[in-house]
Amino acid sequence: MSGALKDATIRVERPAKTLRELALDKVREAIVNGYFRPGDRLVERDLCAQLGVSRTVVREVLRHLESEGLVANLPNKGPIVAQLDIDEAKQIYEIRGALEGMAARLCAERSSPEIVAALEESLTGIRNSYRDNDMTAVLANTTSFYQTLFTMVDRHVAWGVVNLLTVRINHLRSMTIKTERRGIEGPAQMSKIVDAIRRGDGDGAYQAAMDHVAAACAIAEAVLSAKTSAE
Amino acid sequence: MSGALKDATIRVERPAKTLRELALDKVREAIVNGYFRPGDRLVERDLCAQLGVSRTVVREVLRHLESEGLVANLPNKGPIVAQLDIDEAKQIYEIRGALEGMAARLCAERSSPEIVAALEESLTGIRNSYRDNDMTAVLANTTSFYQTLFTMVDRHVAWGVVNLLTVRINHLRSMTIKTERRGIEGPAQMSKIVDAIRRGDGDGAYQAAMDHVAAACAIAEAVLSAKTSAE
DNA sequence: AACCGTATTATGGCGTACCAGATACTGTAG
DNA sequence: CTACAGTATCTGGTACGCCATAATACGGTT
Repeated sequence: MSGALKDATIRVERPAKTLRELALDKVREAIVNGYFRPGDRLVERDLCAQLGVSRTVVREVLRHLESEGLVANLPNKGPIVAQLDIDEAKQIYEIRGALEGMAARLCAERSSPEIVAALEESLTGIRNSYRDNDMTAVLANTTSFYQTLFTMVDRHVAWGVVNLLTVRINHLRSMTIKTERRGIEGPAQMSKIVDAIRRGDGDGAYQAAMDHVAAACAIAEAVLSAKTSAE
Repeated sequence: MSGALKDATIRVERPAKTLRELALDKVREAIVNGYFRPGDRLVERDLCAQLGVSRTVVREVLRHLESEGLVANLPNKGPIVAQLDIDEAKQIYEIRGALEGMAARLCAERSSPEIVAALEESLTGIRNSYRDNDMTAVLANTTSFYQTLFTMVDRHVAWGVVNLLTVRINHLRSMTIKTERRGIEGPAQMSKIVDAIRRGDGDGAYQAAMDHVAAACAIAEAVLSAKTSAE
């Protein structure tokens, strides 16, 4: 059975993650889930101590997050967690609308049962998570819904862009999904996307996707302005 | 005249660029204009010598370029200049289409004479550069045309995304604009965008912008497949 | 001459120590 | 109570060293 087995099948899944990749994930996660708050200073040497790695690694991580837009660098003062202003958030939602609409249209034009099935699986996942009040799972399933939308039509680059932008508004997302009625309206809107895809209606899918992020954006705006006025 | 002059007016334009920002620009430019070719290895210690900076800086630069997609990192082998495959290029053009179409629509909906004037200025710049056969200027003016499109409606985030993606296909751009007839058709298509904006035709502007990048994409595809088959 | 194991080299990954310059803080003298 | 000087803090940047791994060269064995 010399060449019978493809290498890939037996290839041991090697971690191979470098220390800085681990550190990168840690810090990014710490930012998106609020351990570091917007405006917090990220002192290099403190991070070294907290992460248990050297300044070399920390600096590379900070640079990386900077180019992701999660960290801002004040000249001669150093890195802080990026502040999200409301205008920027709206722009990000707008871009997501354009790209997710595009992906939805492409899915509709292909309209394979496979795509529909995958989307519906994520959708029921979302509904169940809402029922169980598991907001982390809601976010994860929502992400996977959109990931399916993009990757099923091989739009990995666009998915990368959306992902990149999404981390910047992650805490907004976690606030919007907790909003009253979002547990019903959100899935309903996404269901419209799937319906349009099922019947091969490109324009409908596009519009439905746009509507969904527009609704999310509106909620986010309300939440954000309420929060800033309260402070 | 103590406080008569606003600080901003006399404030000396300080470079304030850190060494690594300078190095970043240098290396990025070296990649986009072909000094480093796709697939070339970027040996850290060599770059130190060529740039005259320390390894720390070089590494931070490489990380940054990696997250921009200009550099790829092979495990246990190190960074190389990212290869651009044709599918990825098409995806990038597609995204640009979606976003530039969006911006064009927004411009049309606002439709201020100011916007039209600024766009037309870039457009004549492009025509003149084509006439003078100055391809570098063509690229610069094209960039400024689209920059206007985005920044006039305050879509800085989207412009950032487009810019980020554009550097990855920069050498494709410089090939497409040199194509026969592109000197006439390109500006003609862009002129249609401006026309639609002038008459406040959102859909028309969207469509015209999409058409323009679709044309560029088609040329790029032809050029790229011709090049790969020749090798 | 073909083959196989080993030494060397090249290179990235990571850590430490150090210095210069900007900024924020603080305590003291007037 | 204010102004100023001194100090602590922190980033930006440099230099150097160590280790792990991959590739290559080399040298001996069959």
